[in-house]
Amino acid sequence: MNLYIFDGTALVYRAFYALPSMTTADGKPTNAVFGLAKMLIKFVNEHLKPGDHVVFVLDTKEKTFRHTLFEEYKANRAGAPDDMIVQLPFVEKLVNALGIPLVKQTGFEADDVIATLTKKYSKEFERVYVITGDKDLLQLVENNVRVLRFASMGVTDLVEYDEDKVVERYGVKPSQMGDYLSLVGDTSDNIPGVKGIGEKSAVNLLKEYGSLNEIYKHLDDIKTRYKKLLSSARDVAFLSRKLVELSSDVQISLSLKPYQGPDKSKLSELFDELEFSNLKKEFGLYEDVKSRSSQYFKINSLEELDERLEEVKKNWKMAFDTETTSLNPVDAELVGISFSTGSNSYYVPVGHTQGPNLPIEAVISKFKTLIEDKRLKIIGQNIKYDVAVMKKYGIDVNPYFDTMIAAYLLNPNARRFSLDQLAMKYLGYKTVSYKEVTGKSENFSDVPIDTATKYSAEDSDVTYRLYEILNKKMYEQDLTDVFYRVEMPLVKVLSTMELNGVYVDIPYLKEISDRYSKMLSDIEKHIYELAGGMPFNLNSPKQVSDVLFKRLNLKPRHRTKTHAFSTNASVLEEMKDEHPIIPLLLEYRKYFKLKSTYLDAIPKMVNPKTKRVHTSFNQTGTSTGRLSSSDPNLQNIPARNEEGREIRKAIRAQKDGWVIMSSDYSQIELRVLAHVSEDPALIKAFDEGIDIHTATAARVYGVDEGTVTKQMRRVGKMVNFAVTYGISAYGLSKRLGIEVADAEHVITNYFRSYPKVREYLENTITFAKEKGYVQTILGRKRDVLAIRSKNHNVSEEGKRMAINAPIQGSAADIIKIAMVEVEKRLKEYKAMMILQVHDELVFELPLEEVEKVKKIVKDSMENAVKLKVPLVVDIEVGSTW
DNA sequence: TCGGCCCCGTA
DNA sequence: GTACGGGGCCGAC
Repeated sequence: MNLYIFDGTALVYRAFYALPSMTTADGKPTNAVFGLAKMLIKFVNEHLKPGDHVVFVLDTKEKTFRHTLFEEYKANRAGAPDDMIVQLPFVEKLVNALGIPLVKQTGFEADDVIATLTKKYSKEFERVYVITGDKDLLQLVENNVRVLRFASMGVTDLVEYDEDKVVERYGVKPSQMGDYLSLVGDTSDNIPGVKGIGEKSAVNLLKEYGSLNEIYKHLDDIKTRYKKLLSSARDVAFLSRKLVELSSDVQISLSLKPYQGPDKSKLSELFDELEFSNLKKEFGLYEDVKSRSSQYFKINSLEELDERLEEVKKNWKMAFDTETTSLNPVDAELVGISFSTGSNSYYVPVGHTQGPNLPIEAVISKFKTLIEDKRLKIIGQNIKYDVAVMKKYGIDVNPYFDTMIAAYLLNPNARRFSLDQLAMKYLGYKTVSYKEVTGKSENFSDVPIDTATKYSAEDSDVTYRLYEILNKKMYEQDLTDVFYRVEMPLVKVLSTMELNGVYVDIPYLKEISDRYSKMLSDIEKHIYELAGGMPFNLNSPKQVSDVLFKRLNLKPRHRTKTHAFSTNASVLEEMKDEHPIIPLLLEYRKYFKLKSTYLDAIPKMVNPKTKRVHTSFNQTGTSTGRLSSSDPNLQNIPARNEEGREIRKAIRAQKDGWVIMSSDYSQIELRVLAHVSEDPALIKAFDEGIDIHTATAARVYGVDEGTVTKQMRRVGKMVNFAVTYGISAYGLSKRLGIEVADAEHVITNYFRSYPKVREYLENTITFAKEKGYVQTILGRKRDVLAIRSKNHNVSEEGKRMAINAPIQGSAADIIKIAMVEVEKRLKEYKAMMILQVHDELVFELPLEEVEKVKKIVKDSMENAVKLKVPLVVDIEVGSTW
């Protein structure tokens, strides 16, 4: 029967520094808890025998007698990083869930508590083990007291120290450890030690004289250089000795009983919260998916395929996955299809280089009949892709459930929703990775059919299992409305839009690009001259900074995150009149940006087959519910200045007689704000169709709308935006270039004008603090746990996110509903929806359809939802965007 | 080749 | 002050 005493504080530190930083999807740091959990679990599983006892000792925050002795004592620890401190509550939860008694004794350190426990219980137990990361507890080692320490940098491998091992490692006996440390010092605990005396010297001295006291008694006998070092550090040495002395008379109330094992449900809950799905598995908190899993079969004949598809019709649900030759659906050729019925999973090879394949036409025809049957509920992971691929083969897929999107709605802050990650997170299951399958072969068609079967059938299988879990979770969290009403219907719309693509006038872009090339090289030469004739890399912020602030001795303004002098546009703008090089740099930056990001990059993305650009609309890319666009990003095509608009003109209709129609919501976010806040003045302004920035300016300045100047309107506009971003006087002052106090004044006036807006903002923050999340008008949720942070900057940021997310997200909900509606009503038209830019939809259509389509689009967008203020859509038609 | 950083385009 | 994606640089691997 052994007693195991965990030096919790030391272990947490050890885990925190030994492991790379790790966070949950919403940013909670977890590495220390993770490391500790792994260690404790391994320990419990491998070391504990029936009858063994365990305690876990933690420091309290209070100062101890050591602090009164020595101010700097544990200064290192007092400054423990925030990222570690926030993990401490979880450490306690973990220990509790593991069923280990926790000891926290006010006014004493873990070390003293451990010393006391060791002394008190060493006779009762066969052995007492102290598990720690620190070396000061080695003092406790004796006959039946052992210390377990980490092997190297890991957190799981332990080395046992008995008396011999201590001597072997440190050259001194455990009883001399205190004296040893007071000579050598201990940086982790801020024990000063004697300067100039290292491990070797300390050992030699202690060998000779036995103890610190004896060393000082015989100071005169010491002939070496130590004499001087020791005599000048006498006070420090004895102070150190006191600091490392362990106190073993702490009053501890603890009723010891044999370890009973963990509370599995508590532990499972905690691991869910911390997103430790792999640990969950390690600790047997999951059913082993594989063991109860379906079997994976390759389908060998069309007859067999018929049979298996009949099996699907038993419950009319099917998860499926296509394997193809390309990630890009425009180029993708079908290689195989897998599907899962929920109990079994099958793979149908149709395009492998090494056969035998099934005939693709027959396979497609059979799937078409099944998939287009309205009774079938189709489940997939990132199914937008499969919808696009199947469309190319003439199959119209109406997806029912996308596991990627479900996981996204459950936690939009998580950045990645790959099947592998979801399987790990929700099933505790590690999937076969794509790389493992394809190996060296670049193309899936080169993968042998048996390997492909394992991989693909597993994907369908896992997708089905995820569906069962995620669907349930969405019901629990009331997310089914936004999922089934908005996101799932949108999948197909986006798939169609991506296949549509946009047509880009490449020669036109080339012409502008060439023009810019010349201008850039002129500007470049001029800049070098002004900089003293030395060429440098104008695209390197570091080199630009050196030229401006070192060579030209200009005054730096702002610093970047990493403390370098910033050379960004707002800094350069401020410096415009200080040197003729500055305006040239701004020019250079502007043209270079446009050229590299748009003029030269977009033509590279044109698909040779369609001669169009097919962006990806990512449905899980933002934490607020907006879409994002990539490869290329067509949601940030320039529009704000003349040069930008020039570039936008490259997007035009492909065919003669066709045009571009753009329809955008007017002030949708402010209308959402009016709706959710129910502010009478804001609602009135929108009802009467007054320019909202003018209305706000008039109220903030206390003048009539008729007398609002351009300058005043600019401020009104800025304030309106600032509110939706989570207003702060500091932010507004910076944006407007005014004093913080003046910005405060503006905000006060704003809230006086729109009192219910203030009320709404306050209520939202209260809600977010209490519930930990905020939601949109459709019930889309976003966690904002930062709002509970003790760090002021972090909690303020949390507030701003809490304010902005429902507004931005509700606007996203609205345009998504509109997109689904528009697409439905445009079915019998040639008109194509080609882009969405957050509050704008772009169409390419034949001229003769313009009037009708205009009506449909306007009507669908303005009536997507019913708000307390009207939604207004402006439409423009032209030959270009 | 990858990732962090700086910078900058959009709503 | 919100929400994104991407180009170029630069150091690490």
